[in-house]
Amino acid sequence: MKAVVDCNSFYCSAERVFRPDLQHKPVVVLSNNDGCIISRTDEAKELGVEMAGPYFKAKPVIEQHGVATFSSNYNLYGDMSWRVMETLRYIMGKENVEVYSVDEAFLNLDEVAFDKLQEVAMMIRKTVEQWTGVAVSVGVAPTKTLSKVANHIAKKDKQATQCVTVLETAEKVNEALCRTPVKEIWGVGGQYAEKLKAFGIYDAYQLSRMPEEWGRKNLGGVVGIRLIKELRGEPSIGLDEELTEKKMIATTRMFGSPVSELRDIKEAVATYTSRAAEKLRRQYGAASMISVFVVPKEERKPGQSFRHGPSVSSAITLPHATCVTSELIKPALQMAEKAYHKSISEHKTQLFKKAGVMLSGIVPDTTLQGNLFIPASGNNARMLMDAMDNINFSMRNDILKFASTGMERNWKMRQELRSPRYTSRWDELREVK
DNA sequence: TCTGGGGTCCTAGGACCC
DNA sequence: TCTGGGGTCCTAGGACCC
Repeated sequence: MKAVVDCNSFYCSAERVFRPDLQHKPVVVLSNNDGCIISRTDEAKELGVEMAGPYFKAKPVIEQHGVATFSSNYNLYGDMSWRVMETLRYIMGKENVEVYSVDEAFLNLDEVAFDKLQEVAMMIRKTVEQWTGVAVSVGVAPTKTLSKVANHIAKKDKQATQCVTVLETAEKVNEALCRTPVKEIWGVGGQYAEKLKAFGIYDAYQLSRMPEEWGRKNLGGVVGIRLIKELRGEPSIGLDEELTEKKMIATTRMFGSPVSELRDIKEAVATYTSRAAEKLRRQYGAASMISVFVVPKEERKPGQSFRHGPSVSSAITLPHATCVTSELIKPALQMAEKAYHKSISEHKTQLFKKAGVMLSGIVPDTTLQGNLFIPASGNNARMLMDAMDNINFSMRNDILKFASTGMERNWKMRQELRSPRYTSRWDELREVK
């Protein structure tokens, strides 16, 4: 059996841990740039605050009801996430835990006796809550996909389920599938849901009865086959416990307000490249491909609904993989210039709302072992990067930075409502009077 | 008139996830 | 006026190889 443990309104819960006064009060957390709502508590939901909706639309309701509102504070959430995952690893043994996302983990429960599943799941829920202050929901079932279904049910009716749902028999599974619309299935998004509707398939049970070959044809090949098998209770997606290195590292941001100058775009791209390179070094990797994109701001015709504009990108493959910021910034700036001009000629607007950098072709960083075939100066650059990372980590982010990342930073994002980084900065600790 | 079979690698794009 | 950021996997098609 498998379980999925999912934090309830994770970002909001993390904020509440340090603001006990907000317990049982409505709370929301905003995306970068304070653009839209990415986490909300049940109380905020009841007020009609839309998940993933734009902040400005919800603002009247938020102000009227005094909803506590935070800009996202990823230092805090990252640290709280680590505490939750460590707790799970302590309970289950780390070989039985797969960290799936910042607020979610899969567990292998094969060692747990059939008649103890409910009890163990409840114990996990209570322990995490007690040790970290974060409330979680637990779904248990024979496969990952079904455990997600179970989790959904647990979350939907917290009173009745106590945030724990176990689907250990075929009857319970089928009953749960009948109650689950296809759109709620893990692996079915908007496109597939539309397609399924056209076939007259509305709930998960119907989908589980379709032939695998049909799944291959209509739901993305082997992905579709796996999905149907998983719904039938045949495990087809394994538990992936080791921390795997990322294959792509991206840093992308909306600008605080639209930008038109190439100089500003280049500053932003240099900054994102530094950030991406830091992430790359943290996993001891080196990248051989770099791609830069810009997103032009587009006129919106009245009545047209919001959509993410088309992006224009340029990519380059480097002669050898590197994690040295300066070696990445140079080609990144060339790509930025290329994308900028390409976008202007294609879209006839010179106003941009977003840019981003993606590093890929990631391999282990060989300079760490002192590579004979790289001139010694290459290793010096690597050591300089280490020194820089250490200083930036222990002092303050960006106390050391490359000149090309700019001083004025006209393009910087808005972030007005961020809470203190309670758990990762000495000067921002919670004070008790 | 008739022109093999089986690979690999790369890229672009589509779908999904949280 | 104002709508995030960072990932994954898969497929198809083209270039190229023997």
